[in-house]
Amino acid sequence: MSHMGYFCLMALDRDHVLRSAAALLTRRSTATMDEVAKAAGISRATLHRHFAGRDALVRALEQLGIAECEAALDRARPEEGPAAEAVRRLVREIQPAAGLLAFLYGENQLWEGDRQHEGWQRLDTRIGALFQRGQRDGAFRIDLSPVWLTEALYGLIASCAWATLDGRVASRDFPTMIAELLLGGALRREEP
Amino acid sequence: MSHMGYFCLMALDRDHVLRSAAALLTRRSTATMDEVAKAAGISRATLHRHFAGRDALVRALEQLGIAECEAALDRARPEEGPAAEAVRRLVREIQPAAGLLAFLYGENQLWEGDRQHEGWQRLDTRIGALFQRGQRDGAFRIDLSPVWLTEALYGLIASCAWATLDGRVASRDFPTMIAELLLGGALRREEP
DNA sequence: CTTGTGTGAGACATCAATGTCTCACATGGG
DNA sequence: CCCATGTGAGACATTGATGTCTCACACAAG
Repeated sequence: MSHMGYFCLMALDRDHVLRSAAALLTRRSTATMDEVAKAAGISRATLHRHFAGRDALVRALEQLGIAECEAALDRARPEEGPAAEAVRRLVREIQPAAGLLAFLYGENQLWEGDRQHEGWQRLDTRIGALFQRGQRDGAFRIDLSPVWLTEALYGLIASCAWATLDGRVASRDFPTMIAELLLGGALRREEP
Repeated sequence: MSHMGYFCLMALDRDHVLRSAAALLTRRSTATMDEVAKAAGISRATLHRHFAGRDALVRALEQLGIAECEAALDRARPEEGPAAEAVRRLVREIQPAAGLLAFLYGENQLWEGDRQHEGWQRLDTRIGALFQRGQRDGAFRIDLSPVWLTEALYGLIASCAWATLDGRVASRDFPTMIAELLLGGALRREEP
């Protein structure tokens, strides 16, 4: 195998392993490195050649989660059109990453350290800016802070991802359930 | 020490240990039995005399969380008055248990087993019934299922509990942030 | 004072997950 | 064919948490 081919295959494998691990850890966040390897169809030795250890694997998953969120945010074009529509687009684009997000959300290990990945702050800022824009435009109420709305969005994504895994919520309803609750709430609107 | 006095003190200690453990595990869900014991001001040996092991401790915390939730639900009188007001009362009454709830919510170990504590289903049923009543009364919209609203309530409670621990949300805003978002959503209401 | 009882401290074995290593094997390129 | 490289399987030591045990001590009741 040529030198160039080596790196290409490693990169492909790495991504495949990462996504398999994400899928497994979403369901069982305490899965063993053995199980992760088995789920990816490789041996534990090879898994270790990709990721130095469990911590490195989780960090890589964190990186992947951040990247997918930022990509979803890019695709959602949060600066364009009505803020409410932008939120709906964001929820729709972020759905494929919801499972991974839910896993990372529950991995307290990532947050308890005094030093957390800067990517999360970048995301918080961008999502917070979207809610802030909605408030400036008069579309969103101002008694719920953008920080809390951002936090609530994460929480609802994680909740819905878990509920979907357990079959309590249909996968196709994911975007509607989250966006409609977050935007409109449970109260019925008065007919105009 | 008399026979009767023995049991009384044990019961008191047990409750104190349980609440210390809840407070610690809310912040660091991976805390050691050593740390739990230290946080309660007792030795690891004594901790083991109260709870046979970590699993037993977590189960006891689960029991406590369920009990506190049911007590909060009782105090909230979910059958009385407008459903929206009942939800506000429920959120207010459940706030003291929010940290414990957030810990249990993230303890996937409790959910992955095929056999989970029946208390959760009791709670789901009661809270779901509250949302269902709101729908029947025409106060709540019907395109968000009671199951999802219940799930979302849990998620928002956990999110807000963690955000409060990190100082991103003020503790005094807890009931408002959750209830207002869950009921009214982020969209600004049209002035009547 | 004597006794019973709960506790703290620590030693100890156990156990599971992890990290590291070796070696044989398959495969693809030369 | 021959070689290099990545892989799988497994052995092995290590580590950290856990469960168990013993023993001395404090303390309250008699």
